[in-house]
Amino acid sequence: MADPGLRERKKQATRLLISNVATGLFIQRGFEEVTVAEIAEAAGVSKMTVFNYFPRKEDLFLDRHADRLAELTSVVRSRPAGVSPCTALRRHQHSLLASGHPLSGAIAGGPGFWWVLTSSPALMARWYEQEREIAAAFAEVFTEETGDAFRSRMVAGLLTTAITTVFAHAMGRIVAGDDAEVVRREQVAVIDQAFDLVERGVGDFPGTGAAS
Amino acid sequence: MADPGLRERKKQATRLLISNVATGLFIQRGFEEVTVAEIAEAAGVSKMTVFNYFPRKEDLFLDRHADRLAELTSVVRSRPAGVSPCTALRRHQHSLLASGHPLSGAIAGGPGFWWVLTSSPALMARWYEQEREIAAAFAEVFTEETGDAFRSRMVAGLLTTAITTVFAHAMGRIVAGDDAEVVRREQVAVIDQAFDLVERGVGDFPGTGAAS
DNA sequence: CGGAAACTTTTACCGAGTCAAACTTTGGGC
DNA sequence: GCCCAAAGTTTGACTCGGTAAAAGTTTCCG
Repeated sequence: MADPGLRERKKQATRLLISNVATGLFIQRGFEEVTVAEIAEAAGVSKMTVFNYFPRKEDLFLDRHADRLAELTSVVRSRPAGVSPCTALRRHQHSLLASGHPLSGAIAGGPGFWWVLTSSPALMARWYEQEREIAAAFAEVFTEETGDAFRSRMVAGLLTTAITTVFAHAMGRIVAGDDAEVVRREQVAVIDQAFDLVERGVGDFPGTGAAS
Repeated sequence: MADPGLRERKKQATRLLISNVATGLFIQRGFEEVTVAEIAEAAGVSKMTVFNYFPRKEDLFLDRHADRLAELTSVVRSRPAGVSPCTALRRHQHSLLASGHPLSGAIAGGPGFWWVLTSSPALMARWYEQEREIAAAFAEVFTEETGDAFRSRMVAGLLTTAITTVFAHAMGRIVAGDDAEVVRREQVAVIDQAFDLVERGVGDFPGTGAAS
């Protein structure tokens, strides 16, 4: 890590180049409308090399997953004593929002990303798969701590639902044209609402009357 | 519907034949190891016809989704007055279990199904997508009832998590070799535990102490 | 009975992804 | 500095899922 070496530096540069070229093309024209061969050519590299760095086409677009997973896992695993995972994650969401992090969902640069993502079934599928990986990581931590595998998986699933629903809500508003600053401000309450539901339960929402 | 007609009968027969042939091959050899061309040949039909009935290869295996979605939607939408969706779904899970329904997860015939499903990323992706469709359907019902889109999506997501986690837990035990009858008996408490978590919240599970 | 409509097949094609073999570049030991 | 081995890249051929269009077949209905 001190001296990466020429070889390693070249690799990272190539990887970054391919990723950037691909993301640019996807945002211009949509995920399905760009072929891997085209990306390879635009990056001045062979198709095989693209698959060398990114095993699936979808990974060209969703390449920040590993970081996100590591960060969320660390938030839960290394939470301060006296803080529940639910609280730790709630605070984490608030701080993502406050710092204007893309994964808060409430940033202006999001529309392109969201549009590309939602208009491709393949990308959506991969996106959901990544959510499952997050839930699985949480469940693993909880199981280590408690030994109760089922309850751990349940709580992990519920917490993951909060995280992803909060994100999707903000993104949805941004894409709908709402002002990013307004969304950001109102998102504070949204986060709390989501984690309150997980922490204290849904009760009898939305009431016990049948629809008709 | 009274008189299906020869044409319609043939169509249904063909559809069923293809589905059965495909499922058989999948369980014998695994999802990825069977090609669509092979299924078509084994069913005495052309590849195009297979895709005519099942738009994606995954639908050959996961072809009960539409029924499941309709059933769950109806459980929520047409719940009796005085019963919350959470309670309605909890009861539904109990009744699936009591009647030995495959979707309770606690049946002996499951291992083949579960093995095929879990050993294919493509199938898993489609499976998760179907869960999302269920959550979306719930959210739509709740939004109609309350007008609160965000809270509806949250609650829908949490309820869906309960359903799927309960199912996965039972299936996991069956595959691990546990006796189906034992699993079925113990699954009653599992269902209640899951829906209790959704209804009353996770609190500070798994405690507020950090791991290390 | 005859034709329109529905269903199936054929043929040709595209794009993702894999494989193996040839080729180029880098790095370490001498 | 030089050379070889290892790592990385390219090439080309291939498989498989999926689509499109056109040309059969079969069923339906007047």
